[in-house]
Amino acid sequence: MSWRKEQRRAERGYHHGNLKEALLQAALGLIAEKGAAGFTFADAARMAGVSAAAPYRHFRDRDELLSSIAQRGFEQFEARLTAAWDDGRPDTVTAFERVGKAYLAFAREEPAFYNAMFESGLPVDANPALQAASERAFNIIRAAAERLAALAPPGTPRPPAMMMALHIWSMAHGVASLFSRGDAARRKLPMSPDELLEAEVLIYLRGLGFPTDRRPPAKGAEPPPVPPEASSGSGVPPGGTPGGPWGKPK
Amino acid sequence: MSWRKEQRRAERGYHHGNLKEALLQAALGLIAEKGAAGFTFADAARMAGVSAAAPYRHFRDRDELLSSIAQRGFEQFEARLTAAWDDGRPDTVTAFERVGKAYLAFAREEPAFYNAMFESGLPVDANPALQAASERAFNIIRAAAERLAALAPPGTPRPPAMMMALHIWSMAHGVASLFSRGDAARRKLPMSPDELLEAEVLIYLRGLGFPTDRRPPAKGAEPPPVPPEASSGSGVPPGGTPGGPWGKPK
DNA sequence: CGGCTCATGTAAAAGCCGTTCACATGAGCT
DNA sequence: AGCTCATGTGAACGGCTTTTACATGAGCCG
Repeated sequence: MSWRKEQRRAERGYHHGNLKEALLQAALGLIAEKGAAGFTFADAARMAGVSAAAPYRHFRDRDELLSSIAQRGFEQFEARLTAAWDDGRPDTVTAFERVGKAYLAFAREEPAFYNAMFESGLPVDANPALQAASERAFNIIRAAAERLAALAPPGTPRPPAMMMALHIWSMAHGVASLFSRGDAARRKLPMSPDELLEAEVLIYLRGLGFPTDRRPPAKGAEPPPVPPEASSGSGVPPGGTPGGPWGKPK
Repeated sequence: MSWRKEQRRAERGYHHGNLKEALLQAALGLIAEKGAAGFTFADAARMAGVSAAAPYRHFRDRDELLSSIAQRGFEQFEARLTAAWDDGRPDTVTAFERVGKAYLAFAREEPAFYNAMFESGLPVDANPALQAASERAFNIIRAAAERLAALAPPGTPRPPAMMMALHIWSMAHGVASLFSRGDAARRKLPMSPDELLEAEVLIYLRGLGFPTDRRPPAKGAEPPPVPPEASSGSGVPPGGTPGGPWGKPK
């Protein structure tokens, strides 16, 4: 018995030295493997080479460990969205789409974080710190939407930025949840989740009256000139782009 | 001891008579209360008044009970979507939106089913029956999208119906997951989830070139109340903005 | 250096769950 | 009546979470 345990002890002594971080890392791995539901406090302890009771010196209970991971996830999420947004460079629409892709990329590349953040059933609003972190991440989308809303072509009503942000968020989250992760990702789709979301956002923006057929914009000036076209009030914005946002001949 | 137990026995005899159904109902209640993660096989058994081992006569394990519930959920879901679609009456766009609302209504009114179906972490594609049920439900959306796609105004490219269906699904699922259930529903929104989704779908459809301003044009002609104000930053000028799909006078 | 203290880790135990197994019961058929 | 098989019981195993009393040793103070 405890041949391993003795060895571990020999390696690191009675005190671990960095147990909290070790537990977070272990948990992250376990969640990635088996989902937040399957993740076990005891397993994390074992993986860190300590007894099952040790984690309680660093986390009130299993849920607090999960919350810590979710929070860390929101922080990284925010960082990635911020980087993707890049303050709207080179132009607002391009940057906006990059944010959408970053959303999906995060869901795909950090399944453990995403799981803890959105699929673990944590009471988000029970933990103020967690809620704040979540809000900071959302604020990136919100800020981007605000910039986009300000670009509304003259003549078209300017959409409420908050609503736009919520719409975009729901699209990204919907695509990520349904098609971009784990089992559900196996559904046979006519296109990749990235393409699906990109088309969805483009169509949506077009519905708001934004010109979405931007091609390599000449460096420099921000707003692509809006064609001074008179759109018939209730009518359809004259869709440029023959083939639509989807007809990608690859 | 087991004063209760003896009583139960007296009431129903050694054999329960309808345990399977009783377990399903009990589980449904428990999931609604505490989520699929918190739901316990033992609890369901207790609630049905039988020993902890009894459920194993009817379900291979806890997961199979969960799957049964998810499957039943997909069936009811399909039924509700079918009813909402009503074969496209009175007109395709109206019926289409009704489907969206039915999606949200289901998520709201049947949290236990929705939880089991979409948030329980069940390996959907591991269970063929479950997957089939899920597909049948999705096919309602797909069929509706097909009808809608066929209506594409002449001159505009006809969008792939499958893509539209996936888009709509992701919107509905995104809104339901993020804003229409449990804790997350507490986020202070500028509008209800229903309105949010309706606006989202309408804008999307407009982006595809569909005329979306069908609406009894009678009644109070004008006042476009600035949609529930939320943006603090680049505020919307309180002036004009004749309402788009969002400025609902209602 | 010697000793104190307190954060950190351990072992043991209680209580809950899921799951299995041998056994009990009784409903329905012959 | 007797048989049989589906259905329910109780006990038991192992695992998980969480608490409690105790052990260890790192850092500080004189």
